[in-house]
Amino acid sequence: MSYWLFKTEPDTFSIDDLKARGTTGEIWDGVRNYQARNMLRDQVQVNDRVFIYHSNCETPGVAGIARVIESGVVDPMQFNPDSKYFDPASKPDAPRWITVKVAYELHLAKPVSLASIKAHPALQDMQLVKRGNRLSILPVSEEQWETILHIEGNG
DNA sequence: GCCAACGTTGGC
DNA sequence: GCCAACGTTGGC
Repeated sequence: MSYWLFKTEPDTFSIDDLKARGTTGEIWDGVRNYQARNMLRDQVQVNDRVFIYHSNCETPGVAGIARVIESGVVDPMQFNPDSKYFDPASKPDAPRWITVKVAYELHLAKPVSLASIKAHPALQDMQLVKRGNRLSILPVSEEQWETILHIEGNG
C-alpha cells in the first residue's frame, strides 16, 4: 500500500464534496499532465491512502483523507465535448487519460496548512514544498504521512 | 530538435 | 492581481 497527495481547488471540488459522495466515491477526473497521469495509471492502487489537499484557497493545506476504491478508470471527461477537460485527440479505443476513483474517509481533526508543512523539519523533502512544484498528484512516504497526521494533534 | 510564445498552476 | 516556474505548442 502506498500514500499519495491529490490537490484540488475547494471552490471546485472540496473534501466536503467528496464526503457528500459517500461510499460511492468520485472519479478523480481532469488531470491533464502526463507525469501525474503516469502515476495515476501505473502506481496508484486500490486501498492506497490519499491526502486531499486544498490549493488555490485562503489556507492551502491537507484537509482530509480518502481511499482509492478503483484503479485504471478511464476519465470520462476526455470524451465530453462540453467539458473543459475534453481532449479531441483522445480516442475511445485508446484513451489517453486514465485515473482512479476515491472515496471519503475522514476530515483531519485540524487541517494541516502548507505553512506548517514548510515549517516542519521532517517534511523538507516532500515534493509539495519543492520549488516550482506544480504536479497535482504527488507521492508521500510513510514517514511523511505519519508526521503530517501527528501535527497539531491529528491521528 | 530547437526555442520562443503562450497557457496554467498556485502561493502570496 | 501578481508573477515565478513550469508544461505545451508550433514554426522553422
